[in-house]
Amino acid sequence: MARVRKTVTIRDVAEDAGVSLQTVSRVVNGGPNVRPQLRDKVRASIDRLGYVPSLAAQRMSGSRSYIILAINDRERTLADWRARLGTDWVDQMLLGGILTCSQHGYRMMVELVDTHSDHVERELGAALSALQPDGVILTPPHSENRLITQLLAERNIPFARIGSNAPGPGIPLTMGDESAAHLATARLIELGHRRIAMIAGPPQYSLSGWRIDGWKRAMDEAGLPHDGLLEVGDFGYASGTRAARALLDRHADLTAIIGSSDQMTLAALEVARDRGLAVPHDLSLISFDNTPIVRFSQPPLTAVDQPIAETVSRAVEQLIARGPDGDDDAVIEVAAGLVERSSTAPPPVEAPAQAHAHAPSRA
Amino acid sequence: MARVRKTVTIRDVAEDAGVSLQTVSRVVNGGPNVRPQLRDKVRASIDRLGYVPSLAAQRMSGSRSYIILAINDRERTLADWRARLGTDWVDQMLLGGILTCSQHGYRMMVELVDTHSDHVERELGAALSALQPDGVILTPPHSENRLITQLLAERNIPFARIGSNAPGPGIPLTMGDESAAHLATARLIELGHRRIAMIAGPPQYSLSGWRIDGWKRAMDEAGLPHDGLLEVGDFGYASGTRAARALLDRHADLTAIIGSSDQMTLAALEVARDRGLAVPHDLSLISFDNTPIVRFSQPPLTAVDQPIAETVSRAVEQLIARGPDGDDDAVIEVAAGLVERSSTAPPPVEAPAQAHAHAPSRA
DNA sequence: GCGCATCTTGAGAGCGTTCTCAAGACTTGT
DNA sequence: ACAAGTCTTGAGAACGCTCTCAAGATGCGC
Repeated sequence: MARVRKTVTIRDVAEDAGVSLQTVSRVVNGGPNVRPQLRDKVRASIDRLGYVPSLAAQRMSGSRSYIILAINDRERTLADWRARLGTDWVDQMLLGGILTCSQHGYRMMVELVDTHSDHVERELGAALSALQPDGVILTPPHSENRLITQLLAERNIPFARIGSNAPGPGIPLTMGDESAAHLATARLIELGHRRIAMIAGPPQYSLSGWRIDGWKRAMDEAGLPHDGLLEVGDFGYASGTRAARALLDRHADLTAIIGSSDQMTLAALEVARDRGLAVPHDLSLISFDNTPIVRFSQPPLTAVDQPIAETVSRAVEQLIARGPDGDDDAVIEVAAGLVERSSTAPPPVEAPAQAHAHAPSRA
Repeated sequence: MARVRKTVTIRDVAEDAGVSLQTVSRVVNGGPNVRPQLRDKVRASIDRLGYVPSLAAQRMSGSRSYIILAINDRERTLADWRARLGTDWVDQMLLGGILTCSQHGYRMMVELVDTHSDHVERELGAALSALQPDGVILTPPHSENRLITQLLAERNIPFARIGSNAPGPGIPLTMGDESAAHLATARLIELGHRRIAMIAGPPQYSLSGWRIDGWKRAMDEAGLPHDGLLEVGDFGYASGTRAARALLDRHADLTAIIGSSDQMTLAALEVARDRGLAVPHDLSLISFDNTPIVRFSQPPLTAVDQPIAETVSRAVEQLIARGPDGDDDAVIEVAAGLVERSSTAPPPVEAPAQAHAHAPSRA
């Protein structure tokens, strides 16, 4: 029944157009030296037959595979996914990447790799051998994993490091974490807040430090102290609960918290609710990431929007444009923006006065 | 500087183990007739050299490409993604698929295809030619797109249709929409609700009809009327707002709404809030999909959990297991579950009494 | 108008794997 | 112990494409 339709190959096109395989190949790849007349004829044959080159054959013969491989942290991704929290990094990478890849005739694949596994090399190595991608995009925390970057450098595969500005092989891209944190803090200060705490991410992530830096800088610039206003979490919900509790226990005069992830900030929101603190009336909250889950919370969270998709898109372009290795020095920075929703407002009226004139009175 | 490490090929392994290429190939693919002793020797060489077969070469030679292609609706996916609502279908497909694929040595790729485009054939055809996948997974509404299913059948590529139970080529898989809707409705009836409305999805999706069927069946079984209690949306937020308003305008005695998507139900939640209706005290809400965004709304939504990941996983297994074509008759049904959160409760005390004894009095 | 450089086209090899087919080693039955 | 099978191994072609290199066609300077 089901007639097996033979695949259209370059040979079919060559015959149809009455030229050699090589000429068709040149036309397909935009080769430089083909007479316009012949080019058009070949193009017509290609269209008529619906010829599309086989990715596998292209890879076999030429040097390119037309595949960009995106690497994500398996542990975090699967945890978020199983908990039905969404896997925003994967979303953003995949979709940001797919669109840019397809513009250049490339394809994107996603690979999940364990950070803590001793098999990183084997696991990633297998993917590289099987796929032989033309470029690899690393996300935190892999971006700064020596084993991984070395492996890629050794195999001479161009790669991008997102969320890393360290020198070394690979194209470094960052998302303006320092200035984003500074922006968020400055905005709160502008609203009148003086006691602004931060729940930071784990120190293995460079961006955790950058965000702390930005927050401190804004506080310093405004002449505000930040001692004791820092708690560290692991980006997850539970750690956010712990951190928010510790912060609110310690500082009754706190009027704002910046959380270094949506989950942690959402946890802070719940802690506030439990303690009868209205957000944003009594406590302002700013989150990092701006994943889907902060849009429908009550109130919706003001958040720093991580331009992951755009960053990945830039990474793809760099990987495709640069050959085996270009000048790997300049850090590419894509700016993050602040999306204001309803979790931020001026602090309660007595609060600023308190901080200046009186002793704190709230228990 | 960067020494280009030559890729380990099957030839290197053959030399190392002192056997022919063919023998290595047999060992790699679990071929049947190799002496255990030789097999071990070859395995040792493979491990030592870290050999992994090239996907491209495998495809070139053999009949398989070890690629499963998942097709999603571009329009909806990109709209949800740009609106930062999350792309749960892609998430679930990708991750559910990746895990199952990797267990069988396969890889999954995602392709976005326009439903309404006249170029469906060209677009999909190009992807098929380039990738030559061993199997394709179709999601609604593509699952029931004739052009697409015909194209796949013609090319003799095994494919799965998720959310379709129609006869014809391709493996049909459904997620128990009828029984899920019945379950949700029955649960509300059990809580004491008698006026239960439904906001359905667009009729192009078969599953929209199935969900209506389940709702009606439950209502019928309880002897409850359902006339005028149905509104149709397009799964999007705005359509949910419209539908919820219409429903609430029309029926002052309504105590529960089932929304056929998270976005529409979230919209209903907002409409209720605007009208001073407390959820779940005055109005109970049950959603379909259970994507991340319904977990942190206030209150969190009770939702029918669509087992997309599991369904995709089953689809992958079927595609890999069955050869070119198996018996395409039996519909595979993966059951959906109801996740109870805080948007469901018994109706207000006077409401059931009203419905029976008095005329509705609420404006 | 002739020799040289450049542009245009094609022929053939090679990429890494699996397929088909054939040859040798080993069983088994009588 | 010998024929007839089965098991094990290998040799060579093939997959669809791009690479390298060579040959023919065309343009340029004097």
